[in-house]
Amino acid sequence: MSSRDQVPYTVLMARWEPNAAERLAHAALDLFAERGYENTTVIDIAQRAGLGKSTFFRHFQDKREVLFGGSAMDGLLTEAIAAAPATATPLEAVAHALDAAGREVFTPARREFIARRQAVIAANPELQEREALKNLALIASMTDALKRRSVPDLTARVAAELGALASTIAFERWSQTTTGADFSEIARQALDDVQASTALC
Amino acid sequence: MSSRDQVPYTVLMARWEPNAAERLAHAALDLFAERGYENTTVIDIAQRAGLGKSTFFRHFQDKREVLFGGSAMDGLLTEAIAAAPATATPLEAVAHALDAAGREVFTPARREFIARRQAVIAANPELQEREALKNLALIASMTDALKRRSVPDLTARVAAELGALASTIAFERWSQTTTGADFSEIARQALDDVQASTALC
DNA sequence: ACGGTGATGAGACTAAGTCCCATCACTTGT
DNA sequence: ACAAGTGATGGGACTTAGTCTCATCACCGT
Repeated sequence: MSSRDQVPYTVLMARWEPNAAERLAHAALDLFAERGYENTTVIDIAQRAGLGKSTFFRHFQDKREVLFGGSAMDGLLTEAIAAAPATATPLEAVAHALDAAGREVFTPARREFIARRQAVIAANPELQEREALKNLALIASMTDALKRRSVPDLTARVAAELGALASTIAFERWSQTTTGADFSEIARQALDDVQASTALC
Repeated sequence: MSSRDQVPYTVLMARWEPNAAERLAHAALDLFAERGYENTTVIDIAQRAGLGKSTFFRHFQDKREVLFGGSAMDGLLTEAIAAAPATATPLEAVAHALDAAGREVFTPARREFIARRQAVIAANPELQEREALKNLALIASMTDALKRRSVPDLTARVAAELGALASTIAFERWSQTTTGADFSEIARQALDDVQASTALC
């Protein structure tokens, strides 16, 4: 047994292990669910992940971001819209994007985790603000992606907005199902529902 | 001249004057425009208004809220939707609400002030988050107001969302005009444009 | 064994936001 | 006129978010 085995931090078995960001995100979600977002300190999160406060802020811009860092939804949606067949209408391209989201992000395996995350967000206005802004950014990205398909500005904006609404509705339905229902199918249905509703306005 | 004329704070001519909240809001907008939101301290704002930090937080929940406190848009929109003729379609009721906003809030006299405020918001993500959440709340309120008119849930939601989009677009157009164009008219046009675009999706 | 690189920790620092308590101006009742 | 009450305010102590700098540690190649 060399003397290195007794170096303090190595014994803790946390520093220097990989996936610091992921560990921090999990610790944060656990703590937020246990005691609430406001009763959880950044230092609490870092300690549970076996890290220090400095490291937390090296991985995340701020305390809210720890719940939003992972997804990379943006590129996924814009690429799916770009990859939609040239003959597709704007809303069909958006449907293509929601399909991709169902395949890559809103998978059955992640459903419970994502629902837990959403419950935490729903309980805290600060987190809802961050989510609202992220959603605006997604809509802007989808709008741009549609414009690159030569969709007129206003039409692109409306299609992106309706897509976002359909996505929100689909998410609500999906996160409540106990059956392992497929997000993509639910989203397609939601988009159809939304489109039908526009006619009744 | 009595000794009271020499009491320190009274000489400053700011404490105890009315409209503390309004004074704070104006001081804040001025400072944000001058040096930027992040380079302005709550203490700076309070000092320019001739008040203390405690008083600032007595009037506003937090630093962001000082830019969003006044409007009371919520009641205005919901009441206008409720007051729309019973024969009006959902989108017509929403148009009624945008009309009210043009009459009571987005008046020609306030155009410059509001545009200045919007420029400050556009320059800062923190403020955009707050604005995004306020917008979500407005959409929720309009949705509820429409439901109270016996509009089906989903239709209400879509109509509110389209109304919010039209409002955003109208606001963009209105705040750029140099002519004293009427917000209500611009909003009606924007709503027509949006509605026409839904058909092209 | 040596030095370089990248991730980390510790601590000082600023500002947001909360809380408590004393102070002040104004009002009311006597 | 005066005393007590009321409501708005100021000040300062306190906690936490977030920034920044510097030293330390593990790992990798030489």
